[in-house]
Order: sequence, then structure tokens, then C-alpha cells
Amino acid sequence: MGEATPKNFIRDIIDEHNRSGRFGGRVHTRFPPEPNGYLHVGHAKSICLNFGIARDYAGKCNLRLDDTNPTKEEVEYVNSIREDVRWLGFDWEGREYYASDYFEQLYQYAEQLILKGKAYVCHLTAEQMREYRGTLTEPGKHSPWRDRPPTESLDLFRRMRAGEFPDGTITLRAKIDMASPNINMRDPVMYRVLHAHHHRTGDKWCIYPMYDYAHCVSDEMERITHSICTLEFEDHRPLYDWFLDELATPVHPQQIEFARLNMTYTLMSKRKLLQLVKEGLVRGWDDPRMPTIQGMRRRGYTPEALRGFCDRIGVAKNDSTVDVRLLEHCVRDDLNKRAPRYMAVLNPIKVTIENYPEGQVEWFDAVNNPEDPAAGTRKIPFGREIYIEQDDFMEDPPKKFFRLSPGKEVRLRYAYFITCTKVVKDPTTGRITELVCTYDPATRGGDSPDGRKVKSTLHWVSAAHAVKGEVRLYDHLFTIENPADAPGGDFHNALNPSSLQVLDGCLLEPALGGQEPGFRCQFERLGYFCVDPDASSAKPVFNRTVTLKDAWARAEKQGA
RNA sequence: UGGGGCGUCGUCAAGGGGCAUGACACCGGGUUUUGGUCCCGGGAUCCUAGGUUCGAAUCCUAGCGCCCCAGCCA
Repeated sequence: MGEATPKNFIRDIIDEHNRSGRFGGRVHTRFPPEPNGYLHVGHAKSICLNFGIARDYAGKCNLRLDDTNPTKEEVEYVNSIREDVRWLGFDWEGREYYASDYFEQLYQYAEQLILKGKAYVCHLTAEQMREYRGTLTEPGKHSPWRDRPPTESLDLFRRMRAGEFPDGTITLRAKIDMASPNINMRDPVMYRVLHAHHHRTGDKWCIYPMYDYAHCVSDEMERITHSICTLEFEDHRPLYDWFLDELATPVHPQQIEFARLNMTYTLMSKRKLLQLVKEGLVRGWDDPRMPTIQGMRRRGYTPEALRGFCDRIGVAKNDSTVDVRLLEHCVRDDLNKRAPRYMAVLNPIKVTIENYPEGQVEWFDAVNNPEDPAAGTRKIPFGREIYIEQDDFMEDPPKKFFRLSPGKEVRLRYAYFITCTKVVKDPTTGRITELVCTYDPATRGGDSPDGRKVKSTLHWVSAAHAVKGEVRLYDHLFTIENPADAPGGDFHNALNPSSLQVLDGCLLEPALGGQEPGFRCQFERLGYFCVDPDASSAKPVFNRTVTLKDAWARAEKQGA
């Protein structure tokens, strides 16, 4: 919506196809995840690419679950995939397909290839096949079964389907070229025997097609025009084309490869993400620290922010690692425009305003969103005892610190100017327990009639009205930009011990109590937050989505 | 030392013979009742070396570097 999707080399190719009429002006893409894990932000890039192209070229984009390996795939994953694509804002208009829908057709095509002498049944074990395959620099050797009569292969293949052979003892292979410099062309396996229960076809099949064979045929069956995938499949394109050429299919999609997304401080392989989940290093696939769509959603990221991010990172063939701060910028950029503002104190310190009448309560008008006048205003209560952020007070501040300190005057947002007159400490520990201040009644609402300036405005919450809540602060899961570079090559050695920080005694402005999970807002001066599903009516629980940019924190870090 | 790709600010990404462009990050400055937002300003001669050309990031040649491929995974 209104997001301008920049041009990229794939769109250029499509433009060229449209000019030449290769697909008759038709544009039909697909998003083909394997349901063996949850979708992550790398998939979001692919989703935006495929669905975005369909949208901009008045074409179509299918959702296809690439479920050719029953040992790794589960319905839990297909459900989450559906949910995530929809949440991201895309619609496959009922075109939800499964590679397993094509098992019968794939099987029939395979028989054709056998009859044509282009495929054969092979009895080499996995280990033998590896030996016969050759190496990167040496050609492979022919399988002893390579030249057996098609009728014999056909018989064997039918018996494979009938379940006569145990797993791992027999395969159907394409007969291409054992001396090809492209190892993918050295008689690749088309079918393997797997006596496994499939999440959709149940026990109907005990042979399953391999990716290279199934994918191109699935694309062809769906009359896909542009089959967009990641760079590591570039070597597979000749195979993709070989199958379709040998089958002489009516349509022949164009495979196009682009660079997958990598991000700093982030792991992006499904296998490793699964590991994080299984080892209990995170709370689950939807842990707000996970780069999964579900994790980001729980964290408070919006579909708009994610889409904006995907538009900005571009699409090219360079191996790239995007700075995670760009993602964070996109989240802030979106939330800044729409998140209502509230005040919440995460690490409270009590302030007593000694010259303010005891028992008095005033209600001030607060602007809900300075970026959106239509968001209106609300009333917030003020009293003699309030809480402010511990970080907003320093007893002995450096010169650049212009928040509260002894003798210093600051503004309480929407309320009054106050000046700190006394610091109360615990006599035994020496810890500051309370601040005593005076207020200037003339500054009601936060403006000084005499034009006197203060350097800082603090957020606060009324002691008598505050709601207690839990707030969870998140930081990068890893301490180094590329977790794969961790000592020993083990990402465990780069895990950030403080990626999650739970704060319990947080004090929130009254309106923040009782909000529903998913509610997003800004805590002024702190960041964007959203209500976690763990919240109850008795206890609000907020996740910090992202901090606000913080010039003071930066300066402080440099000074330290 | 087989094959397939890729080298443009710190990071992504445009530009495909005619003054190197945008975003993020970073550094300055201005506005500000969020040290937020917003607004101004700052930085790369394009992997290297030759060549072609009036003119090269773009074309040619030779190097160098990085990524991917030897699953009955996708």
C-alpha cells in the first residue's frame, strides 16, 4: 500500500519477456517453502518478491508447499506458513498447492522418461553412488545398471512403488552425463524409497521424488512463468531445464536466482533456528528474539515495517548481509507514524513534591501522537508522589547530562517544572531511595510563563494511579555480527547472555492496564512496546519492540 | 588445481561509454514539552593491472578475491 517497490534485475527480465512475448505477457510466480520449519525474515524477502511481482504485473502468485520429504515435514509448519503469509499481507486467492498433489503425475512422467531411455533404476547404495559420482575435478563412472533395458527399469520402478524394496536399496535416476563438470548432471536421483508416513498422502506412497525433479514439474503443472529461487540453485538450472525439455512440457518456466537474505547478529538457517528451539535457548519459534515472522510479530513488528524493509534491501545477486539496524529503522519508521504514546517508568525511583498539596490530583491533557493529530488527546493523573526513571537522575552528573540532579530544574512532561532539593538514601546501603523536589505552580501544563528554559523533559507516572506490570527487554541474540564466526565455529559461543531482560516492578500509566495482546504503543522516550500474549487482566506484560534512537545513550557509551 | 556465480561508501543497493545516485549506519548543525520525529550539511574515483576511446564503474585482456556444488535434503 503506497510502498514503492524499486526495480531490480528480475523485473528487468520480466519486462524483457513481456516485450518479446515469451509468456504471452503472462506473469505467474509462486512461493514454495518446504514445511519443515517456521518462516523467517529471509522468507519474507522471497514472499514480498514473488507476491509483489504478481501484484505489479497484474499476475498471480501461488502458495506451494514443497512437501516431497515426509521425514522432515509436519502440518504444524504448513499451518504456520499459511498464517505468516497472510499476516504479511499477501493473498494467494485459494491457489494453495502441494508438491504432493502432483505425486501421481510425477510418477507417470517418470515412467515416460524410463521408456524414453532417459531414466533407469539403480541398485547402488548411497556410499557406492558417492564413489561412482566422481569428484569436483574427476568425472564419475557409469552405474552398472545404467544401460539396462527400459522395460526392466519400468518393471523395477513399478515394484518400487508397490513397496517391494526397503529404504535405501534402490533409486530411479535420470540418465544424463556422468562426466559433466556440473555434478548435478551426473545421473541425479529422481526417486528414493521412503517407507514414511506423509502428512497429506498418508501411506499411499513409499517412493518420493527428489527436489530437482519435483520442483520443475510442479512449476510446469501450475503454469508458472518465473520460478524465482536463491543462488545455491543456480547450478541446478540445467537440470531444471533438462527435465522439462525431455518431458516436452507445454510450458517451460524460467528459473531466476537471487541472493538470499543474511542479517547481522542473526542466524538464518532453519536448521540452526530449530536447534535454538530444541535446545531451549529461546522460548519457541515465536520467541521475540527469533528472526521468524512469528517471533517478529510477537515482538511487535508490523507487516508494513517488514514489507518496507524488503523493499529497501533490494534484490540482486551479490552475497549480502544486511545491517539489522536497517530493519530496526523500518520498524521505528512505521511505528512512529501510528503508535499512540504513553508514559511508563521501567526502573522507578520515587519523587515527592514537597510543596504540592497532599491528596490533590490534577488531570493533564496529553497528546496521543504528535505525528498524527487525529489521534487526539487523553487525560493523565498527577499527584504529590510520582515515579520517574532511575536513569533520569544523577547525583553527580557529567556536564553533558541535562536531566535531573540536585538543584537542577527539569520539566515533567505535560505537568510542571520541578527542581530537586534533596536526595534521600538508605542509611545502611547508601542507595538512593527517594528524591524530594519542589514544583513551580506557574508552569502548569509544562510551559513557563517567564520564558525560562529547561534542558530536559522527563516522563513520569503518578504513584497513586500507576499500574504495575512486567516489561521484557530484548537485545540481539548474538554478540557478534556473524554468529557463524563464533569461536570454534559454534554459535553457542556467541550467544548474548543478556538478550532477554525481564523487569518486574514497572509502573505504567493507568490507560496501559488491560490492553489486549498485540496492542502496540510507544513508551515516551523509551521505545515501542506491545502487549505479549502472556499478559493477563491482572498483570500487563509488555515486550519492547525496539528502542527509540537515543543520542544520550550513544554519547554516554562513547564517554565510557 | 572441474563447473556455476559475484566484486560500486562501514552495510545494502542504483548506474551497463559522458559530472558516481539513494537508503541505513556514522559525524556535525538547526527545530523541539520525547536527548524521539523533522530539517540542513559531511564521506567512495567503482577488486587489481594493462588495453580500446576525446572520454571507462560501464567495453576488451590478464590476474586477484569471495560464495555455491561431490544428500537417496530442499
